[in-house]
Amino acid sequence: MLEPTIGKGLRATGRRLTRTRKAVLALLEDTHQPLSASEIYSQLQDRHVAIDLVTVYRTVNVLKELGLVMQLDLQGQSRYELKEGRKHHHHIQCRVCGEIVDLLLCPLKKLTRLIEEQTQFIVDDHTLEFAGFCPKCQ
Amino acid sequence: MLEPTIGKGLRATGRRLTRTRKAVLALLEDTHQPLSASEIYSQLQDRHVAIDLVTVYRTVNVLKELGLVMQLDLQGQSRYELKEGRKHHHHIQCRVCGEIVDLLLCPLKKLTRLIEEQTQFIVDDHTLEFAGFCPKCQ
DNA sequence: TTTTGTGCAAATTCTTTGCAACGGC
DNA sequence: GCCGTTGCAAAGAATTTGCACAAAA
Repeated sequence: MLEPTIGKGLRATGRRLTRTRKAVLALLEDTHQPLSASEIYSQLQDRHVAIDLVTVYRTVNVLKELGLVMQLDLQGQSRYELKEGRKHHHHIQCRVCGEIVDLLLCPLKKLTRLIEEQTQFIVDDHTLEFAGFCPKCQ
Repeated sequence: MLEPTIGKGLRATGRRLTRTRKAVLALLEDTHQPLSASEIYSQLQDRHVAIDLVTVYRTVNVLKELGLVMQLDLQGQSRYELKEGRKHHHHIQCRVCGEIVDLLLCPLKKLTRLIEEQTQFIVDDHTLEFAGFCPKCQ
């Protein structure tokens, strides 16, 4: 149940806790998988929640701004997953069936500092995603 | 000058070395930056090479199949760079000006094996890209 | 009752496809 | 001359925008 906390976060930025935002959050909470906008849309249809695909896009962007949701770009499509205080992590996706498995690791802390020294960039973020063939699809 | 080698590679697969393929290769050879399809298109316009954007897409795909070109997906857009026998590497892109700098490293060999053990996936590929602010844009 | 959020339609961006004409080899 | 390649038009997928109406606070 994220709702109370979220209500606050929304109100603090002059935004509102609406039916559709609740529905998107509840779905992400239940599925615990990174979902694309159209997957969120159709899974909400299945739950008989009337929502427009446009609203899904707008909602995940608001949730991202609030820091509640993480956006990942996998195989040329954006997917969204709940943060829920989860540790920073990465994913592997099956090229055949699309299954996504969490990798509860990130070997890039030291490397990031090294890159900042070498390039004089300030490193803001990184993407690290693996692709391959899951046990079933091999 | 990649042309002779490339001509062979193309012919070996029943393909042809054409004006447009030469032009795309020459551009990638000169710029030495990962370019998007539309950047390739407009930079060829600047060079007074008549080519259709569709042909750019088809060309980079052929070059990718031949193993001459590397495709990277940065910030929701595909970019292409010459391999030219270059070592596997990654990139950092500036969020403001879009500049891309090569990172001549990859810390993921051991990790890949570990992931294969842990997940039973066969790991096929990975993406590792950094984003941040370049010295000029900080 | 004010201001934010939503749905609908339409636009935008990136990429792919179908097909007749063109051009390597 | 054969068959792969190109340009053009059009389709397709993912995402964004404009605007009037609906609904939180």
